[in-house]
Amino acid sequence: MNLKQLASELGLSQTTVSRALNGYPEVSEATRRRVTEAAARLGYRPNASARRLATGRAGAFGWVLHNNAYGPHTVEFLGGLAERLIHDEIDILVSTVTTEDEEIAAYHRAAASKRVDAVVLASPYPNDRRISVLNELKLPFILHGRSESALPHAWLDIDNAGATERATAHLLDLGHRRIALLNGPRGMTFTIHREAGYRAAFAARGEPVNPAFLVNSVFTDEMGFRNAQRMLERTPSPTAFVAGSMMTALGVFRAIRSAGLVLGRDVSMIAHDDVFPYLNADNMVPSMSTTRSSIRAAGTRVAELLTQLLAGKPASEIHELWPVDLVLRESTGPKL
Amino acid sequence: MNLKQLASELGLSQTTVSRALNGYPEVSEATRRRVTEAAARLGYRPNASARRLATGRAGAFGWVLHNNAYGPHTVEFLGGLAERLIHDEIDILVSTVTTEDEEIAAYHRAAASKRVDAVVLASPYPNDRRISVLNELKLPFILHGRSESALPHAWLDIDNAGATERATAHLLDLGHRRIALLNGPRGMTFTIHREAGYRAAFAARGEPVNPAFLVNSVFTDEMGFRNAQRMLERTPSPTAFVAGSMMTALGVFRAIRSAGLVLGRDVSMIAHDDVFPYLNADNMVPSMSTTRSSIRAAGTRVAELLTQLLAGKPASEIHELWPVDLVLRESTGPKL
DNA sequence: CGATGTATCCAAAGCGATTTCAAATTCCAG
DNA sequence: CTGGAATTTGAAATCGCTTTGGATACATCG
Repeated sequence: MNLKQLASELGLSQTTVSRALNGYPEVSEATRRRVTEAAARLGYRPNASARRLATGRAGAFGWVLHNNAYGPHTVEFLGGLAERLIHDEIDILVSTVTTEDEEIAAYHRAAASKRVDAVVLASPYPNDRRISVLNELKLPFILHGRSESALPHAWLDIDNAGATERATAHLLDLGHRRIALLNGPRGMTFTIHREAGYRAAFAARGEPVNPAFLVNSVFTDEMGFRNAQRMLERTPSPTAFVAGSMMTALGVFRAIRSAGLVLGRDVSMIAHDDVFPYLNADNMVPSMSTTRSSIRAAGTRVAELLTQLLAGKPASEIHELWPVDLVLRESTGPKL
Repeated sequence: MNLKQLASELGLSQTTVSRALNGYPEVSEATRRRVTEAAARLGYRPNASARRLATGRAGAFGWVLHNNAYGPHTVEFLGGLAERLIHDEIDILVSTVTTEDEEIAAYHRAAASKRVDAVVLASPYPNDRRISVLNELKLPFILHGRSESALPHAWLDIDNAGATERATAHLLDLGHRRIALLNGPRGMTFTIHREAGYRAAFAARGEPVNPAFLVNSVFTDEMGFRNAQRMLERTPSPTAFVAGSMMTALGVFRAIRSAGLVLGRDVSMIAHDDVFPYLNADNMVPSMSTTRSSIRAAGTRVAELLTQLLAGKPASEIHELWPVDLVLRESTGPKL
């Protein structure tokens, strides 16, 4: 069932049917009803490729994943994106790459073949090559995270610095001084922001930072375990941890127990919680104090902002910095 | 830069240029070289929508995610899919739904608007409505998992029954009798298969199964913890666990420690390992005995099989059952 | 009553590829 | 040479939609 068939079925022209279905005003309410009713009854849906060709819009957003960055966050964010875009009948199109060069090649392909209208950039660097590439390609995009690029670009980020500062400050106020920061991979903007927040908290209290307590790695259970274990074996060992993600926190948790310590009494921990449905900070034992910000909600909002960008809103006006909640539970306590 | 421009640039017809680029034989090697060189130099890439409209192929596979099923497996599988499909320039198109009705509506949309050439079905039931729907829609598909549907359908599955049977048998051989099975959500085919494998191992040894040791839930850290904790509080309590996933295993691990027990000595555990890059059974302490099967590899293979299906291979000939490795490490030991 | 709007509707021209059907050229045997 | 096959190229139709630029009918107004 295509437009031509539907039109002849109705004894109308393709023009009128198309207009009726797409909500144009120059068609009477009576025929519009007749058309929409027939379309529903006959199960007509416009051919996506044809419509895209005719309109010049791809009706799809792109999303490039790095093979190594496949954490559980990824799919949450993706879920948020998709959830929002389904209303607008916008597809989301994922591809995977292993290197930055491959990623840039993917953008070139996507732009040249007009496969997507826009893309979402994840895990940006302060000085991110991809931004200039996308600018040259005139492929609209939005950052999930931030960059220091001078080129105008839309972004949505959470307040990593503020969150880490508050978490660290809270631990300092509880009397902790040897606070380990299990941070993300070196170079990423959010990693830098988190370290800045951590240092700011110390600086505000005139306390020195011990660089031995700063670690960088991916946010995995395993790295959390290894890093925490290594630090706990050392003397002096940390009395508190600021963990980069709930995955990391699980590893730290095991390391603490392995060392024969009790979380929330001997050692404190605050973890960043991206709000995974399958990993609830409230239900852990002891329940976990967290800095919390839903990554799924961020995905939804990013989709919305990208829609606005395509609607003509200037990129320079699309900047959102989300505050992060600090939720105190049982995993934090005063230094013994 | 579109085909017309490229053709006039070369002083050739669109026909010839199109043929040269698509590898048709009726074009001289000389002009083919000239064309491909010019295309590369000018950065020409065919417009995806136009090509799709002309060929009638969407050049995309669909993949519907349930919002609640967003585990870490999902993204691994997706990664495998995408990794393979990028070679063929096939897009993968994800959408999210919250109910089965929504999922079916999504298939209707996709089929009617010819948005995808085929779809991948995840987490099937023995009697899965989606199979008949897709059959009626004539939308090619492949199952990741199995169903008992009489309709011909392609599938790839791992040997869940065999894996669970071997794991259970091994624990029985070590002297364990009170073996808890932390299984998946009730109703899913793989859940049924796993329970069957578990029961088969007991039956083969003439041992009775205690239904109190069978639990069903999603594979999350949290449910692992809760279920394990509950069972360990009971008398008699299990001396061994067969955990449905590494996420579950992490929770069980915590519950075991919480109970003051030592994994690998007081209690044994074998977990199913989907081979997440960020959760390594080998690096846990104690290292985890697992039944192992890479879900990413499955994704890659599913993509391949789907390509074959579209190339004309009958669905009834596309059946793959992957064996599952049993890897023994430190988390399993003889019953005390 | 003619002129001017104002609703409605339609024919046809795109969008940018692929593909059918022919035409032009080259090659070779007779 | 020449006729016919083999090779190489092109014009034009096609995919299914959107959109431009009229048409047509009817109401309104001076």
